[in-house]
Amino acid sequence: MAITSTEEVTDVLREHIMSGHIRPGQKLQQIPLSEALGVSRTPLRTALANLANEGLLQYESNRGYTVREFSLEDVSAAYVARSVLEGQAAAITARLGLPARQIETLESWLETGDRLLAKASLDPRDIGPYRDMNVRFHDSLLDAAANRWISDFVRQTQNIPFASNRLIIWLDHDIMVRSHDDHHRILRAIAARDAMRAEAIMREHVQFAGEYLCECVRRGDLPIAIDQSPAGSDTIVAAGENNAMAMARAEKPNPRDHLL
Amino acid sequence: MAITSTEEVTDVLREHIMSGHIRPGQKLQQIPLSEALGVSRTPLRTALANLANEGLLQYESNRGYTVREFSLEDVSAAYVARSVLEGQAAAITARLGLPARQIETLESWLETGDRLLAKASLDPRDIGPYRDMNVRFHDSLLDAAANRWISDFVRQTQNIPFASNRLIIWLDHDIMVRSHDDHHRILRAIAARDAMRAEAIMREHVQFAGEYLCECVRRGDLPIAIDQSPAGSDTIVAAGENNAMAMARAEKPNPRDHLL
DNA sequence: ATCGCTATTTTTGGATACAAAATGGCGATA
DNA sequence: TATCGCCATTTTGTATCCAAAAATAGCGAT
Repeated sequence: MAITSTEEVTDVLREHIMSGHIRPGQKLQQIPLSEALGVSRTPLRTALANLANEGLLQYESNRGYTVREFSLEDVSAAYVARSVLEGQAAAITARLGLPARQIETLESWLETGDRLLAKASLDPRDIGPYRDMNVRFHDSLLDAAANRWISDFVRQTQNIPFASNRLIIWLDHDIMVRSHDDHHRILRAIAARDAMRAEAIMREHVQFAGEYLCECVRRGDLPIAIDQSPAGSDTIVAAGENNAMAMARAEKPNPRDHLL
Repeated sequence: MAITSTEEVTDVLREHIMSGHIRPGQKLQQIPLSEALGVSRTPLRTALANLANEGLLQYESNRGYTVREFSLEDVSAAYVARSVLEGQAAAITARLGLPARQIETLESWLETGDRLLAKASLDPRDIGPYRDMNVRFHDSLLDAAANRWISDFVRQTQNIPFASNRLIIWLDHDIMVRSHDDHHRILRAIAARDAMRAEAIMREHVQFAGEYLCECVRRGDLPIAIDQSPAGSDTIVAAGENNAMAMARAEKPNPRDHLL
């Protein structure tokens, strides 16, 4: 499976941006970057163009690429968009009906979540497994809806550093339990072919997650710093990892990582 | 306003694809294309990468770019996605409230539409003005919702040859009148700050447009041919222009057009 | 006649060289 | 001292060249 340098570089850069290793607002100069990555400017430029199209970089002709800055309003707006999209996906899935086989699989995943949350308090080591379960559950429903556009758009809303679907806010036990209960109810509504109910719960489920995330960031409960620019548009700029959140990117760090 | 060749080529190619001048499924070879466009392969390749990211081209590494084929299901799915997005935009706009000033403007646009539809039958020369009115109306509501993601996603759903927002099905007078009546009701609901109503009407308005479009294509009422592939996935392949529809691309055709 | 292999050609991907635009610094001038 | 404008440098955009992968054509064996 011969992978091209362009694809390689695109993935590496995306990872660095999503993880905050490369900071929002930072200007990406082609020559130093290409040298750091060990490729020529040609594949790098293609990669930069790709990432700009994905919304992670900002491009100005003859002026180069900068890492896009996301305000809390951007994040909030992304969750609003995502909530109606996933809501519609849930509705479609309910309407189409899901084979019993698949409902059982989804139920078994949710039971995994139940077990992780059964303890009296949250165990940091459970973040990863819970996150994986969560991603699989949501992705499965998107797949079941069989609407390429909706899946695509949801993926795009997750192209925000520190706000991807890999982020689970692992702080408040009650909120996690409630959120996971939503999963059960959504699946039950889908099994019952109740499209309106599935849509309503999913919308609330996602929208609340967005509001809660923004709330936590504002209150400083998350290790994400906010730049208080004078203009009043607070932008998320950086994050250190700690127990409270699961940034958990792919397990095998790229050998080129240290170069940047 | 120095425009780069890359941007120029991107726009020209996009126009050719959207208009059907370059056919879906067609392979785009870099050397002949670059010669036809009068540029080197470098800016052409960047343009191709951009268009692939926009969803108009399909890319396979080491195998090049082909014009993406859209099935009727794709078009239908795009309208489903768009309906919830524009529905949510209408809801947000209603909730935020629109200044009286702007409501008057929107009303005046709708009155233009009223006049165009007042005749007993549809005048082909009115397609252009009606289409422009329609685009302005929908875009204004999207802008008013101030959600970059939603606006972006709606724009993406329009990246389909023959299914963009520039397409107005100018066939059935009653359907046009009804559709335009939706506009009035949406605006009234927004003025009344009735988010649920605005959302409901907008969703139905867009979704019906999609169903009607697909219906017309299936019945052969539109000059869009459908490829009956054996696998059963009908794909839209081409269109000639006629009075019944407004493809109406930008008025000034590019001087390079004839080269392709 | 068909299948499968290899040699050749074609086409795409990447590196480098060159052109054009933007940036930064310096000095002249008000 | 602040500002404007010009020139040197840097950086991006484009063209060309080279390498690698894929497609093709031709040959031979079955």
